[in-house]
Amino acid sequence: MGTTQLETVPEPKYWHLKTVLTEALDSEFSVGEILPNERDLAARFGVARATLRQALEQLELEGRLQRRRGVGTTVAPPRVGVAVGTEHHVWPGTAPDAWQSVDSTLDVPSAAVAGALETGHDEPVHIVRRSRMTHGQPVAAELLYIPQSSVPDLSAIDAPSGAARARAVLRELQRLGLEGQDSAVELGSARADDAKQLDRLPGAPVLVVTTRFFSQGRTAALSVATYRADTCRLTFGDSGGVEIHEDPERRAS
Amino acid sequence: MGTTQLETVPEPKYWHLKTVLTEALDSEFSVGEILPNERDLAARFGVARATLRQALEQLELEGRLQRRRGVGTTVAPPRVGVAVGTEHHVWPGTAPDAWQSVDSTLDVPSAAVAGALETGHDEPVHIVRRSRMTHGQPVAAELLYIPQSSVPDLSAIDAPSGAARARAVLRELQRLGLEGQDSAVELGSARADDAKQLDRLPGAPVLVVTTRFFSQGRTAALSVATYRADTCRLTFGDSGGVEIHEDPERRAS
DNA sequence: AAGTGGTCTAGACCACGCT
DNA sequence: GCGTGGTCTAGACCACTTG
Repeated sequence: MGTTQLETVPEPKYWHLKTVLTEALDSEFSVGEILPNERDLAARFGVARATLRQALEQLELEGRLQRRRGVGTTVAPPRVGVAVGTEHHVWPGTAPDAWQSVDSTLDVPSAAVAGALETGHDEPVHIVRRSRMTHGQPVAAELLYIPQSSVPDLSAIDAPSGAARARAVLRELQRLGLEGQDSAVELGSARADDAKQLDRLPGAPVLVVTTRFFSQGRTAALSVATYRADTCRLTFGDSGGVEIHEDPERRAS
Repeated sequence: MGTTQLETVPEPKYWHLKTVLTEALDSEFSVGEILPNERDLAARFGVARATLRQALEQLELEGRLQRRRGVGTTVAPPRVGVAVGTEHHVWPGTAPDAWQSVDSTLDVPSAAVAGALETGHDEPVHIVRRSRMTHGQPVAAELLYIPQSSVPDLSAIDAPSGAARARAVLRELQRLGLEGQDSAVELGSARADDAKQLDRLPGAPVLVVTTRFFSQGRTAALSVATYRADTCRLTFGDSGGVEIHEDPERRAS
């Protein structure tokens, strides 16, 4: 046993950097404060800028930092909890909720959406675009798909287009009896249009919440909502959700 | 106006690459197939490997690819839907579910967890580690925090340690009346221990599901479960969730 | 115009899984 | 040992915001 190999688990530099930065954020910085720029930080830690950026990227993914091109890197506030599922099901647009109708069109959806709605592949559906705000910041962009059969009484052109038309579609939808709903959450990256609506760059990580609304034994509406993953904590259930910010590597020693 | 500026929105190379690769994956590859290695791919597209990797990274984030060091890059199967919230609330470990108790200790939790449990900051709680499998693959690692007050009748050392002890704690917990529960989902990155349990590298993107279980007006248990974000779609609600894989830019042709 | 983060390059070496 | 993906470097230029 001459080679009593040191139990070296060579931690990647960016990983170690992330830990150091996290501790610094916890102790020496306050929310909204701006960090030194990336070139300075990299020099200070003696690493290449790309390596430093790898650490910053993860911290932004975890909601600890916020980076904006042309401006700088700031310490992010804790994630906001946004309710996406409640005990009692309601149609979209029912409550005076945080959603804001943006637009509405009548168009043929993608094959995937048509499948979920169980409509014909070439059958146009109402597509309502909505936007969700919290604390003055956009947190989600949604596309609501509503088959014409769900809103049969919608007068041909109740409103020509735009937000007024969107509200008209939702108003009609609410006349149906809602029998249930279910949701799914998965990780995605923002498409160009969603990114613009969320004030992020294309490809930014988002939480995609897909919700089916059931009525009369059918899927009467389908919502695909993309939430900013960096700033949002999605809450389901009875009350407001849990306020946990598990500090990594923080254990009882 | 000599400078009739082309309306150039110079799309980043990696973004365009991602689009091209997505289309190739949809049309020319099948699940499980191995892609050419990164150096070849980069050469084929005439970009640096770092740029190619940026595109692959996003595709992996979206669950389209699976990369394994020393092996290669393969086409990932569609994400599996895993139920994380049902209409009727149940204690963990009640159903013959997909969870598998791994271990159990009595330890002082982090300050954040202690706060959520409303226990004293130095008060030890039962910590049960569980693992969730689907189709033979690990999909989630969970830490369950249970204050001693929730399982007062747990005989001092019902089982010394390990999985048997974990099951004993859960058994005792189920004697309580469950009054409600709520959950929150947010994006995180895998800690070293979770990463190992999930067969991923540290820092891999995960969906962190934090669930509070209420009994007798208190939080009787707290679950922090980290799901592989690349392979999982979390479903809430009545039935199994929605099977939507919105193929970007894929329309009925 | 200056300064920021975002993209990209062309290398190098390392850790890991195979055979 | 060899091939894979993972990490890292030291530059360069671009896109964007702000004074």
